[in-house]
Amino acid sequence: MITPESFFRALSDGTRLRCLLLLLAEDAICVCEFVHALDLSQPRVSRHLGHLRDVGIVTTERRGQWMYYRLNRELPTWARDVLTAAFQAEGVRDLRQRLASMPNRPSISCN
Amino acid sequence: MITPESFFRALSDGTRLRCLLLLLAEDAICVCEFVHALDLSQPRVSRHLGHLRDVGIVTTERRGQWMYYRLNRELPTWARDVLTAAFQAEGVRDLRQRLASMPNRPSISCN
DNA sequence: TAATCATATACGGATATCCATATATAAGAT
DNA sequence: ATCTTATATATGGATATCCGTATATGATTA
Repeated sequence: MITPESFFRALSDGTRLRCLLLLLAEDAICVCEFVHALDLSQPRVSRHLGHLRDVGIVTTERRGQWMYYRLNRELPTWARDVLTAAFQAEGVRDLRQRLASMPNRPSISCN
Repeated sequence: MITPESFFRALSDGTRLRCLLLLLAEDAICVCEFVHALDLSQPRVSRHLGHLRDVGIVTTERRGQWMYYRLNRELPTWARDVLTAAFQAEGVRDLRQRLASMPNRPSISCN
């Protein structure tokens, strides 16, 4: 179960926080997209995403060679509200822009 | 300035989180009241409250020998919203009850 | 001034966190 | 099977965090 303490601990790292703010804007994102948008090393992104999955904040879905991450649909309301509130504080627009500007961005079919 | 990252880092500790949830319900609380409500050692509470003050989340006001802590009135909206959302998750009622049940509770005149 | 109550800080040690680098796994593609 | 791309994990070291205990500061009272 996800508690306020474990949830805030997960948000206390800049890398994880930015991943989540991206996921609030985009439905599903794969690791290489995070790497491009955040301009960080692949192991670093992967490790932090794995942490978010272990805590139960995100879920994963493999699509071929790509691993897609999305916000856990069963995230409690209060947790989603916390993210939405944090979203109001940040200039995430440039983040989203860098995600959109990725060349050869893999596409996920939505179903 | 207070950023989402520094804010969430401050909330990532159980002691600090519970202090803040108490402050969301009660206007101003002094250290010995926190100690009673949380049943923790005085240095531990004081250290965490000091941290919250350093980050700018709470402000202090000395009243005689008592040091009162309150939420920073200038806390940005998004931060207050985060706390309010977290408040929805927790059974803070027992916390508040333990605060109310403190014997010889010092009183602060509100002005 | 001395004694007391409330609060803050200093110190050391245990543990946790984070990173870069290297390597392992897993799924295509040739 | 081999090669390439995508992702995950292991290792070791640097740094941060947290705690209990002891002590310092500050206000109040006797």
